[in-house]
Amino acid sequence: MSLMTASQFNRFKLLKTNGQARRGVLTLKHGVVQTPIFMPVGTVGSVKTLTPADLKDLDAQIILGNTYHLFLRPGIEVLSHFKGLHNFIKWDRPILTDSGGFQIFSLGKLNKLTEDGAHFASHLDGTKFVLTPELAVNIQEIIGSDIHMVLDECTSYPCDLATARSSMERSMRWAKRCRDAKTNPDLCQFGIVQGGMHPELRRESLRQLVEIGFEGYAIGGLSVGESKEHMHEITEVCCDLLPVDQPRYLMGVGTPLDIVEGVSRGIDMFDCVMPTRNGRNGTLFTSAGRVNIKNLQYRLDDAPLDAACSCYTCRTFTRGYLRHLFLAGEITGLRLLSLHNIAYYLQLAKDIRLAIENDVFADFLRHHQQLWTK
RNA sequence: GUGGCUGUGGCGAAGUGGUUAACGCAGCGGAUUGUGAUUCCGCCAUCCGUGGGUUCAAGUCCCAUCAGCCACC
Repeated sequence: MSLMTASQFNRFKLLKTNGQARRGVLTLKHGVVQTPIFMPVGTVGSVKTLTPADLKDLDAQIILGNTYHLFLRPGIEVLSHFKGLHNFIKWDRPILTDSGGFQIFSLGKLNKLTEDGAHFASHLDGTKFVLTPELAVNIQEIIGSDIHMVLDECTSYPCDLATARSSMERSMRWAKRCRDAKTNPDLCQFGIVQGGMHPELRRESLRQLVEIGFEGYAIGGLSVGESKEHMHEITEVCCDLLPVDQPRYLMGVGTPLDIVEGVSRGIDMFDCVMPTRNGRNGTLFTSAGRVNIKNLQYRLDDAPLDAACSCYTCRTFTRGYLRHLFLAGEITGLRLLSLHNIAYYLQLAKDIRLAIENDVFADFLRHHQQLWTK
């Protein structure tokens, strides 16, 4: 392993373990993050429908932004003018940005990959541009995210061994280029493990990343259509070899159960659009399981969405009213539901940390396995 | 009372002789995993005001009847 730079020390402190589950603290430029943690997604500089004040009320510690989207709009000039994303959106806690790697996957029809980088046609106006690993790092340093991700290729599923290998190998060459392009020692950079559903490729990818050396490591390319068993298996393969003293981030995952399962295998960080997107589409996560607020059964329901939740939505409104707002297409409905779902996910992370601290994580896991599979 | 127009699912509305009666809204159910998401996918008229008739075949043509609307007495 290469020598660590000074900035790599003491970023992450592992406080305690309970089984494979880890309780830690991650110290970043804009603050401290208690792990395990869930990071709400704010792709274009806003966690949809919520303000920074809302997020602080919910005790959000770190949120996500996306390089691809922010590069297209508002663009580098605006982000530079406002001296970075924190100041622009008035969020003074940590931010993590994704590199645009996922958009290579999700906007597959609009791009072409070469060794140089990803050639995109903007989904907004068709403008063509090339996102190279160096540009991805450059943009993210202008954004000023506390943690930025290397540019990678998120391989689709299923993916045969040869394709997964060449894709992974290119992602590793890009990871090295990203590391070389990094200039700001105050900002963390995470490498991303790829290799599809092939354990040997995952191990190889991981060895190469650790050789390069990053402030943290992410597992990419999961939750792309594979079975839960596959996802868990690959997570375990990666966690087996990831440095114990550095943070581990499972990208894009997932459902509440996915998160608890991930923690049980040694993951520290998660992000997912699920609470916000599903909130806007009427599916809520509660301590009693999923609730589809559109359902007729809630029409005359006097109860709060989740009696065990202390968020503003649950403290104040009935299911009947929330259903009405949703069906009426009221903006306030989308907001109240998003607010609750984020509250649920953040409380879940808090409960996970507590369970680890109290050495009862196995029971906690069992409870959630029953809750979400009933 | 006379003349005209209209009668298709909760609503709006295609269809003017020939497959299982478009479509939109509303309703109901499901999906959603590094956000191209006020998105996506299902289901929802044994039946075309009613009764007869013509025809191999009628929501579509004919007759009668009922209802609504408009105009005129």
